[in-house]
Amino acid sequence: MNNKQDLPWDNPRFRNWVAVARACHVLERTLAVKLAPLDLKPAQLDVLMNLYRHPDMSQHDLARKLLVGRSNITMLLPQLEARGLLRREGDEKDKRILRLALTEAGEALLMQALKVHMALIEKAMSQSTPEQCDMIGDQMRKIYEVLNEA
Amino acid sequence: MNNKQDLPWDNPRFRNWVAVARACHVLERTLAVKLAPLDLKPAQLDVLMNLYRHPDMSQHDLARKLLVGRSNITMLLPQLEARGLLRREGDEKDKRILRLALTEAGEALLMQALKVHMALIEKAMSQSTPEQCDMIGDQMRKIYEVLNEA
DNA sequence: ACATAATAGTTCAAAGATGAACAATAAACA
DNA sequence: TGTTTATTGTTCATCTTTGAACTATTATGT
Repeated sequence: MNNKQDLPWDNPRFRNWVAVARACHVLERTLAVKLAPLDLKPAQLDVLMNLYRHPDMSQHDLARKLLVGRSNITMLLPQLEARGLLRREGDEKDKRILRLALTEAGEALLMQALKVHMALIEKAMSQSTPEQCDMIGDQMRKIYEVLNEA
Repeated sequence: MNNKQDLPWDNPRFRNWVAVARACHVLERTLAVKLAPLDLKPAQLDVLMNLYRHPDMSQHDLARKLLVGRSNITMLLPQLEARGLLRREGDEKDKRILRLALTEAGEALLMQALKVHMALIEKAMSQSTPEQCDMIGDQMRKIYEVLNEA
């Protein structure tokens, strides 16, 4: 039924993807530890990053960017709003929509957190040449597209 | 304080790592959907895979392999044991240790799940050449080592 | 040998994530 | 216009994950 040959571990794609998943996992875990002094979790940092790059997003759009459900966003935002890191304002044209934006405090905390995040990524990827690094990014963007349309 | 230049998004390593994280996230999500017919979750598949490759592991070692806490393993295993997918037997020399092994049913289910997992990874990485794929794997293994020793 | 450390696994409470069902609003269309 | 369908965000029950405290067992050091 299953020869040794077609066991996944003998397949380069499988073995290499496992390495990708493990690297991701350990980096996320490490990030969580390093962000703890800022009282921020990786998921919260993702929110701040996306709001910084795409101000006035709706919660729905934010959920799609983060690949999580809308209810997750609903649970996540009040904590950040209560800390004064972001604002939620109703859209005037469409009363269903809440538009999100960072406050100054939110931006300030984001900048601190980005230093931590950046340092970690530098450390992790310092062994790749710029060409290797870009190639990895290109392949990963393709994977994202292949899986997201299907 | 923070010029545009040293914003992370202008840094190739940062942008490319974000792509890695997103690809991982979407693949894991897709895997969860495709495994649903087998009544198996990605975390459970990880357990079966590791027990297949490393029979007679302790729970502690399994937790380290999976990068999760020991209590997580304690919560995870009884479900699989009750389904007859694995056995837990006390080590004779060290009475603290429980050694884990797949049953035949566990192996059979694992083989089915691996087909699903394999197909998904093939689909995701089919756009990379073998050389690119190996290079990605090599870099990711380096990242894992760098982050795990520090 | 004996006291102290460390280790394996469990328990439990708290936090996070998920999806289905729901209310309010907007869009489509007859 | 009026009715149906879609969309946005929330609520809630459920499942998962986590870390600290605990028990039992083994290792270490004097």
